[in-house]
Amino acid sequence: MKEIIEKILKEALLKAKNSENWPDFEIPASASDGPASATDGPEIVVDYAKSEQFGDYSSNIAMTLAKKVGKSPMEIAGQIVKLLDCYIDKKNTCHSERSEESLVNMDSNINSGILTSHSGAPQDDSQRCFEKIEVAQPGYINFYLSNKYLQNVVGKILAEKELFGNLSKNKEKVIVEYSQPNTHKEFHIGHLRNVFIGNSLVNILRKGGYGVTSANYIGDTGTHIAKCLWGISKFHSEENLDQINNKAEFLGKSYAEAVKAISENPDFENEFKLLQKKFESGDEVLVSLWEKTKQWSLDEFEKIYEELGVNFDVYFWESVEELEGKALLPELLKVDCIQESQGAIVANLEEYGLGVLVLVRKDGSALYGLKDIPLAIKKFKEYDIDKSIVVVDIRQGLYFKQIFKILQLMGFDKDMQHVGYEFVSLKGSESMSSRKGNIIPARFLMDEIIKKVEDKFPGTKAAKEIGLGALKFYMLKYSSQSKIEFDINEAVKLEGSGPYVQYAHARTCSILGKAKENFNFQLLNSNLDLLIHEKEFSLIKELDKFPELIAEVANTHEVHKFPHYAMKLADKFHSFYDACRVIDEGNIELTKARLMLVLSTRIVLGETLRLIGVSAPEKM
RNA sequence: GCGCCCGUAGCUCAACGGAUAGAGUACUUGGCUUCGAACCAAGGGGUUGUAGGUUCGAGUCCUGCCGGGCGCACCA
Repeated sequence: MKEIIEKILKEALLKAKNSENWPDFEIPASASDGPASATDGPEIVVDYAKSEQFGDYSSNIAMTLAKKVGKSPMEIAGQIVKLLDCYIDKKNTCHSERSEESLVNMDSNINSGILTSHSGAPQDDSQRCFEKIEVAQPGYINFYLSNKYLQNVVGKILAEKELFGNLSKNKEKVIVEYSQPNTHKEFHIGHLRNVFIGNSLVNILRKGGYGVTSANYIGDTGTHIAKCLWGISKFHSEENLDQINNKAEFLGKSYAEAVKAISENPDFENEFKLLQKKFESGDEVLVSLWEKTKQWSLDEFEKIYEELGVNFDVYFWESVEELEGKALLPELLKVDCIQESQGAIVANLEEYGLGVLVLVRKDGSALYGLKDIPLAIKKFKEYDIDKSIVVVDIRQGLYFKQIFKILQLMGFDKDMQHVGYEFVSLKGSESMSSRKGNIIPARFLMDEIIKKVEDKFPGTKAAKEIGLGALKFYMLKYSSQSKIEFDINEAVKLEGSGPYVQYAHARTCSILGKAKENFNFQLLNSNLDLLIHEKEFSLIKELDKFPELIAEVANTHEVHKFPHYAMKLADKFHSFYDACRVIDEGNIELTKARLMLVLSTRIVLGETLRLIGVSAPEKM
């Protein structure tokens, strides 16, 4: 709708320029014309009205043009509005004809939401979708959607079902890399934020028409592994490793133990270095310990992913990229900025204000950057993508700028983006770090929150869905530049967040189930014109915003807008529910129309939750 | 030292340069004989850290200051 309004405003401006003897000026581009062009001129911007008294959409175009046109904003707005008359739905015209368009067939299986549109999407009169278009001080143009348009939204959702909000395909192909856990370290709540954001982004981009490959990049090599192995052989050599209960936790503890010991005692440091050499030269005992423990980590990751409902199309391995990076080294050294310095190989990016990045240590071992370069190239070559997105903590912002710059200097100038987000810290404590061992393991938190749900609502069968839903919601509602000071009591709270939305969804299911029991809705039509209650319109308006939200977030990657939207939508539904009795045996026609609205709410609510990975149980 | 981010209701957070700065939570009050009260309705609560600037218009952009966080050569 925003796009439509932008378009008709643009048309109106063109007309006005010609007919109202405005001075010559450049017609501004509309925001939907794509990313802001080089011309810095004013854009045609349409936004949701701030409050219902200002209609549904509004534009400030008249105010931005006031100077250029040399007239007052109010005057300009008035002239524009005059030209928009053809978009106003004149009531009492062809009413009976149009009401048929909103008739929808309801399938016998109401719960599966199988509905088909009777007469196809109404197109002819659809441009008359405003009840009125008004000018308001100091120069706003306010658009009020017509009842007919809004009622048709319900029909549209029922016709498209879960596909409602899908954007057209044929867009870019993109790889989204996220999670990137290190083996031999514990998967903690900081990692969860990454998984939630990455998974949501994948879902949303897919819904937005992109061809998305989800990728994970496992840190299965590096100093941290040797440290963990040293820790095990130093402090736990007597234990029977196979009998350890929580193997992932054991590895994490051994790692933190080792880091601490090595930093405090130079003898240990030497011991560790000896072990590291032994390990790297292929010592059988150590290598087999490594393989065994690596598998422990991977098993744990898989369990967590499964529980969280995320999966990856492809896995990349740091150990593999390391080899490829080393093979690439001669090529890299041809690039101007890459040179030897103090015995190490570095990329000197000072002239771009990006400092220096060490690629290879002076002992010849590879650092992260040397691995990320071949990985980036591989993604484009082997997966035929147009864009590469990596979801990583914002602290690596400079690092990724450096990597992207190096690639560009190599002549590899592609669309690569780092989606950053602030880190998670513990309330009243320093930032979480596996090295320091001051972490909350993801596993612990997930179990804890599920327990909490079971305590609070004994007998619920959806404790897991509700608990994990609350957790995902809690982490996703923060914008990416907001730090999360993790407070387990806050995360575990069930009020006013994930469960609130899930509850709204469960209510829709409950009503639809009841309706199915008590009525026979087979092959019944319903007349959506009957939806005229203020709360109904309010709910429909919210439903109508869903496709625009998809488009927006697919562009901006601001995933946190989904939890906020979900809250708002659930709020509108609860409010409608309270004010409007749905099942009324004395008024079958209205009941049917409202059931349509409930069903369309269920569809959109379900889709919204699905996109952020929150399950939508039918009963709670 | 250089660079990036943040400072909004008691608390946790929203808000393309737009209208009276909004939600949740907490607090106060009212609402279950009716489709699920894990809910709804109403109320109080703000000099958007601070001082200037830009303009029709600033929480948002620019500058200074105060406060907090992060990153800057061998971690990832």
